[in-house]
Amino acid sequence: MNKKKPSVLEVAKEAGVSPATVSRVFNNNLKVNSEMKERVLAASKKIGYKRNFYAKALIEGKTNFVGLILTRFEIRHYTGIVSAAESVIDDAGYIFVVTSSKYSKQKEQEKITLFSDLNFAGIVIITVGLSDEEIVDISKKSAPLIIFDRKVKGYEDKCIYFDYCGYQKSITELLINKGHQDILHLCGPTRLQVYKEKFNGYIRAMKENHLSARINYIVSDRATNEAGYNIMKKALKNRKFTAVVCQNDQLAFGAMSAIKEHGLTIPGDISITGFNDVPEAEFTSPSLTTVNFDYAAVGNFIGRKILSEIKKEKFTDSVPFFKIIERKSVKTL
Amino acid sequence: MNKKKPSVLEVAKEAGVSPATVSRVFNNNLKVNSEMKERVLAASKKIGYKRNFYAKALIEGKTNFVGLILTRFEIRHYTGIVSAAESVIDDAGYIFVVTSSKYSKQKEQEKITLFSDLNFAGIVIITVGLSDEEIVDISKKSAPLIIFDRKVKGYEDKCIYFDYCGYQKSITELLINKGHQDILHLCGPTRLQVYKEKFNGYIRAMKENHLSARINYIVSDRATNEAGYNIMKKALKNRKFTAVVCQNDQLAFGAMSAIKEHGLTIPGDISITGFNDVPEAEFTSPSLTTVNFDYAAVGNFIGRKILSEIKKEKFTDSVPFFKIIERKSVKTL
DNA sequence: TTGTACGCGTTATCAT
DNA sequence: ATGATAACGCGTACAA
Repeated sequence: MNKKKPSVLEVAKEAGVSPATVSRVFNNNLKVNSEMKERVLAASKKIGYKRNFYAKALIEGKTNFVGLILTRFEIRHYTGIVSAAESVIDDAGYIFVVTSSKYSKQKEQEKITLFSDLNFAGIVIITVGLSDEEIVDISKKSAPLIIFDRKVKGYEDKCIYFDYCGYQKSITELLINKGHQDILHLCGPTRLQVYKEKFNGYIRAMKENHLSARINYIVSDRATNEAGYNIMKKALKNRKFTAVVCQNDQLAFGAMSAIKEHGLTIPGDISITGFNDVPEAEFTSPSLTTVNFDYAAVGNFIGRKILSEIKKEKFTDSVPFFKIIERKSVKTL
Repeated sequence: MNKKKPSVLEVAKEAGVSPATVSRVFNNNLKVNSEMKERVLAASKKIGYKRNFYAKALIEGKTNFVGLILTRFEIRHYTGIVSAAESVIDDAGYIFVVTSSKYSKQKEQEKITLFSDLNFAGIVIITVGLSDEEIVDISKKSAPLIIFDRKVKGYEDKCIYFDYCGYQKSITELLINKGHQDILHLCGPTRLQVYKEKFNGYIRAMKENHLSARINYIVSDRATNEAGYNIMKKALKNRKFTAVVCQNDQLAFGAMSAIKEHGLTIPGDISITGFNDVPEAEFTSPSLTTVNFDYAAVGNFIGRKILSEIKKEKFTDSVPFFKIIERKSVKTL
């Protein structure tokens, strides 16, 4: 049994043509007689020929890999996005692969460099470690690079970002319009742009409505269920708020648990809102009023954006809008 | 400005040695004088030389890619596993990349073939579409292949699987021991081995305790929050159970929502259990009694298993154990 | 339109 | 221990 994979030479011999012709056939090169094409295809099939990806990559200096570098695989609301992006990119004939940086600046850098050295056709990254300047700098020598969920100065047109400030402001205003004045804000780590923006949105909503926001926010280092629970536990010791605006659904879930444990009802005693609309948000008790992030639309957008970048086509679509989903966790005072 | 990347030839010229020597240096080949090594390293650094991955892959016929093929990125309890596996594999110097099949048998097949054609060092797949025979067959011509979360006949030693039957039986018995006799079982799609096994566990627990299981289970096509909600909605119309055993936490979340909406309390009127212990399970009201799946340990196990497979080393570790986490969702009758 | 021959950058082989 | 050279499999300029 001969283990060695057949190459163009074997196919050429089998089909009675030159290796160049075989190559042309597989490149959809038009300059090839249809009869010969048939012969080549038949011969390839017969001996089980497959193009060698690496020989091609070596000579062409490019590949059809598209890489996504996440922060962490565990981020609940990213998973649906990744899935949708994969569909678009797969369908376009590219090989889509995902990795993560685990919030390490060094790993972000290493993986961009790695994928670039591997001549990836395109890279999408969710980066929190690299500075704006570093990103601009790296992008100059890297494969086509798209930044997700962040606006980088001097690189805006390659960034996909959302008006988190505006959305967080809107949902805060929803609470204000329903009569709430003392509104607590549960923040994620504000060194990350996403959380910082949301924080700004909350502050603006409060200020514009002449409400005191100064001491009514708590910044946690991680935006998890657990953090929400722990923070709320403390906050309840000296409660002077009727509503809580959380920067994501997980914080809200944790906070809801603490509130109930404290013997308070939602939304009877305390109203609460989330952000992202993860699948669980509809099935908590009460169901959570939150900001819906259309995963499929966003993932699709990412896919089309990186593909247009690869093909150097214009891409002027504007980012999908989010919408507030009103459920049962907010009471009118 | 010269865009072209330097090759071994440039380095060789710069260092005044032969290309072969340069190659040897970068392969940690011992047969090279330390003084020359210094010269080569210095020259490489000076002109910014980097090994070409594809030239190497072409001649060696192998790479250090390790691929993971998921079903879907959205599966909540897999994300932590992926993360842990990535750490192990990254640290071992391999390039770890993740994709998904979206439950398509064809995609499962395509991606295994793709990764094999790309000479991946190893592949891990969570497969639900391919039959046992097909897997055995494919494995013969593929890169080293590990199957996760499934026991494949004739391929057992390359499979990582758990005693889901036993665990589901145990948690059902927990309910029985607390006095429950009418226990509803919410199933995922039983065409998948994981769900089928859990189903068997429930049945065995009931039978061994001489309880009727025959009509007390409902099979859903998807094991989501929504499915749990919808199923429970219907089941409550003609309630004759005091407890519900769910095959995963999402089903339980949805069911809990429906139960509360129906005006019933948990665990007062109905006790409920989940499976997987996703992060939210601790923060529902009441917190959910469930089976804990140690994500970090399992991911680590996967990583070490595929690495041992790649290196053709023996690997006899046994799979991590799960444990039942008793929280507040079960009442003693 | 088709074939010939060379080059991509590396490692392996065989001398030295 | 080091160097010269072939070989990996493909794409393409150039010749036919």
